Amino acid sequence: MSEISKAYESQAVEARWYQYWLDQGLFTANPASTKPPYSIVIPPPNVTGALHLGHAINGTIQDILTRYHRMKGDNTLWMPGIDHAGIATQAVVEKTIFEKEKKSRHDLGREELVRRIWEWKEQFGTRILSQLASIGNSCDWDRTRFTLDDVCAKAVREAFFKMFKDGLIFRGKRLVNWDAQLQTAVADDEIYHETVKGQLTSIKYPVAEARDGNPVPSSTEFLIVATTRPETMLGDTAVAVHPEDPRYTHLHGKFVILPLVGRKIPVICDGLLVDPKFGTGVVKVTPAHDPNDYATGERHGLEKINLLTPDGRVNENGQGEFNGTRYSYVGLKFASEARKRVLADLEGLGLIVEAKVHEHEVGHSDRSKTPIEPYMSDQWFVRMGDVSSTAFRRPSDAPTSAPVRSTGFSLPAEAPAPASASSCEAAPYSSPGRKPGVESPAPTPSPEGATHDGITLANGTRASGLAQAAMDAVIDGRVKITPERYVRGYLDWLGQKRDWCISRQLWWGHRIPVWHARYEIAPNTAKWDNPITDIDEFGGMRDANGELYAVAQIVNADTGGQLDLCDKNTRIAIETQGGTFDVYMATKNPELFEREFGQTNFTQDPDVLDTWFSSALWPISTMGWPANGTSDQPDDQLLPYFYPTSVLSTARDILTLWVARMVMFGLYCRGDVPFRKVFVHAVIQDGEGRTMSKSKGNGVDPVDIIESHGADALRFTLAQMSTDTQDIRMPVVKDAKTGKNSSPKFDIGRNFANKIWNASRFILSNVSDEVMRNAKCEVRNDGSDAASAHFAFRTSDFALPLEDRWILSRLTTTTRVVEDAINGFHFAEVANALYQFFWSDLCDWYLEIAKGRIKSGDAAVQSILLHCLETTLKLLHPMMPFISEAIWEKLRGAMPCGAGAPLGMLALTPWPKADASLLDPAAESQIGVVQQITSAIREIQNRYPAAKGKDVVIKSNTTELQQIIEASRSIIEPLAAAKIAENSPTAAKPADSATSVLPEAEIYIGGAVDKGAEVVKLAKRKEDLLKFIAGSKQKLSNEAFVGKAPAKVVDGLRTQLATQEAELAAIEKNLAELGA
RNA sequence: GGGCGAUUGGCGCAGCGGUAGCGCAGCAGCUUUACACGCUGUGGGUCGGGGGUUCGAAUCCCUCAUCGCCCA
Repeated sequence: MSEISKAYESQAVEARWYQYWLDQGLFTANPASTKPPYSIVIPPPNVTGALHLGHAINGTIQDILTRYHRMKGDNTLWMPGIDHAGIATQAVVEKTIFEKEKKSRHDLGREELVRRIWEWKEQFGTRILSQLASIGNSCDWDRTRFTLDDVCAKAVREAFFKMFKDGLIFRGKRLVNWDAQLQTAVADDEIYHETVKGQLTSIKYPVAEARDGNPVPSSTEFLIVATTRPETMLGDTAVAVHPEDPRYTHLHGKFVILPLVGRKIPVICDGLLVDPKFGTGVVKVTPAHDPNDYATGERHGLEKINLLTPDGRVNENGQGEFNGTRYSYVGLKFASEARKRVLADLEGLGLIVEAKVHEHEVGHSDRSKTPIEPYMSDQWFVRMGDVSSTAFRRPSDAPTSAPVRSTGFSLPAEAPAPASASSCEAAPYSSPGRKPGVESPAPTPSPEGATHDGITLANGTRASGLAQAAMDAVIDGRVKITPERYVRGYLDWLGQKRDWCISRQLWWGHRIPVWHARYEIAPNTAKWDNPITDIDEFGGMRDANGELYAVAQIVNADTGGQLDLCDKNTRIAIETQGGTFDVYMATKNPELFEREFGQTNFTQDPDVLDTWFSSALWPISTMGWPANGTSDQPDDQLLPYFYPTSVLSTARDILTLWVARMVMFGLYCRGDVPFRKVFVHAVIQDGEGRTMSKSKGNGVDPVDIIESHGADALRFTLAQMSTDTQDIRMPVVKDAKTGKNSSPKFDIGRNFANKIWNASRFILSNVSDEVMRNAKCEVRNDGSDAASAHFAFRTSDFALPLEDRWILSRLTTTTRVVEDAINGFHFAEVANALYQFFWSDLCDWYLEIAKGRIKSGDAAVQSILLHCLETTLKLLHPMMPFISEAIWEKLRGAMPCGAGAPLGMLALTPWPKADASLLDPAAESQIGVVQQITSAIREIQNRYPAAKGKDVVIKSNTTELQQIIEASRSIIEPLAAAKIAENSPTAAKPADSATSVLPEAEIYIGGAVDKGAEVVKLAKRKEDLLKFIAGSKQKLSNEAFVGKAPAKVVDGLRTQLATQEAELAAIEKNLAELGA
């Protein structure tokens, strides 16, 4: 075995073995298998940039699980892929283009920008995938998916259509987070908060007085409001006071006149918005520009006046007349120019009471780094909340089913005007506060008389709504989240059932599959140029196979607030009564739709879907949904075989945004949860507890670590850091040579790999051909060629000496611990158990003990070594696949294996079973004595160089101990490099002895002592013992303790006290002999 | 503002009711032919502060502080 290099060289090993695994098709899943399935879908990394340690730790975890289960005999699928990450990627590419070419996206145009982003995707996607591979991940690369792939796009359209048809997608005017720079709505998670030093301005709003029948500003009475955003006052539609605030009771039901604008706005009472103890107790209410105010507006039916243009300027609503003067802010930049002018004008009117410096949190867009504006705009939403029976009628999917009696279409003209002051809001149908009179009549009762409350999941079961369905799956344990503490956040978030804004004003992503047209219909129009003209009884259009492929929702543009699925009766009603209508057609077959209606005035919605929409479908779309396992195509077999997946491993920050949505979509689209378990791994921070980020420059690139330390070192270190806490810290240092960030933590993994390499080298070079030949081979019965080595050792072959029984016992325990820890997601425990066993037990003790027998060619010890190595390599493989496979190759090369069945690669070899018959507590305790005595002798030798090589005298206090030491004399003597001259309870202390006092023995080495040092050492131990003894005595004299503590504890303490007292006596005797 | 988590030797972590463990770093000594990415030995903490429960608390409860994350 001399050809094995002295140090482990990771790079050559990694390149070679990864290619080998690929060539052997190791990672390829087989959905036709009869073996148990085990599947994981990767959380697809963003195509935005390079991989970071978060990907590395998550990859390590998923690969440990996948490789472990592969060895357990499961048929594993680890589905890889990448995410198009809509806004993130578009922003990065736009920025790059602007820096290089000084061109905006509008200069390039939609088509060209998208082309450029695809170029970016090709470049970075390839890089990310190769980085994932370099970690050693055993993904099924042939199935690699990208969230914009055709299969994913098909799933997106299908899911969108299904939800649209079921009334779970609607259009609404809502407050969204608006990025005025990128001119798009952004999600909550794309916002970061920054403390900004601003100004809190107190403004006087005059109370309205009626004079000559007209409201005019009072010159004496004012309400004072404080705001950090004075410019938003232009959109105020109320001021609020606390209902129980005595200062303002007299103003209940009164009005104030809004300065600059002149609008008469009500004084409302709201106990939720107003804290009477804060400031003046009066709050301005701007429903269109603040989320809290929006909610207040909803409660009170206030008008919502939007002041913003999409590019962040004041629109035509930002003007008015006050005290006979006209004020206009139209066209000014909202938060800067308009604010200045508003303040100046108010100052001019003497309406500013005070202005003081005020620090507050301002949301910023993570993509453009500019402040977010709450903005009222038309967006598409997914309805998360419970669905009531009055929502609207659902068209039937089954063309042959009995017709549902139509309930007709409520024309706005028939409906009384909304009671509230709300004007411009298109309320989503069936919102809890839906105005009376505009609802569809109650639906037709089902045959059983039940209502149509709720939604139907794909397996036919009912749920009250999407969010509730996803909550139930966790509550009843169909999805188990580990660590359990994360369940609460998941449920709390879903419990809010906030509608999900899914439209993004971007160009990169899945285009929303909705076509829109506006129609002005004169009453009694017979025929109009519109698809819904063709709508059938059931509210949709069908293709040649009779399958529903397009459905309409209609908004009455004259009144707003009207939205309904369209069917034949709706159409007839529209044609009869006339009006202005916005028709929205959703289709799952855009080609057919274009063919049928391309000549009409329909245009596709320009927006794209939120990235999370396609991410939510990831577990099913990658497995071919909506294909259903009905064709003979391999990819179509994935869903029935591998779904639900076994585990999803992820970081906690996307538990809600992504995990919850996958559960919803999995249930709704496929009828089952997407995964049985969710493991939330810890997040790596730097040494100061800060999250790693590019901007902070504190990140560590996993690829750098792989190059410098090896992939196995990276994996081992990350696994060892994966404790149950939510954050783990990794001190970051700059590598002196490369200038790149690294961490000393990775040395642990690198050193361990080197240790494994060298110990294996030693073992392999010392096992004889004969022992190798005795190794058995097992061929797996699944037909694969993965024959497995099996150690030659058989208990009956040899009478095993103590150390052999001991190491086998330790190995058995380790096997158990590793298996349990993997199943419980305790990866740090896996790493530590293997580290402890391999380095300490096997290398430091067993190999050293066994060296004599090894050199003498003892067959038993060679068998044991072989067995330990073979088993350990298997246990190590999921965590450190490269080095274990590389050593395995040497091992199997050396083992001819009888009949010549070829030995397979380690990655497919059966996982070892813990053999309980090998557990040997007696051997463990005896080796414990050996270790204690050996260390004590070495300690003396280290303290007194003169003691080296000199004989040892052991005074053992019990005959039992004496016998154990005597039995293991041949072990201790070589380990300590000293001869035990005497071992007995009556051994006399040699002259000038250096002494080590153990609880049950004294060890002497004569003629070596430094009296001064000896006294110091013994005195220190004496001091400790006195403390312990005093403590023990006190406890034992405490009646409450003796009476209440378990007998086991009390007896234990008594025994301990006796031992301590004996040791103390021995120490005092020795001190006396030293003249101290 | 609400929720979650962390606070144990210089650093990174384990322990989670019966008198503190591991790894790294430090120190001392080793060219002992598997490994200096090594071997042997060793010093170092009373477990963030305060209060409580208990015979007994790092471990349970309350509270304060600091740090971090998530949600508003």
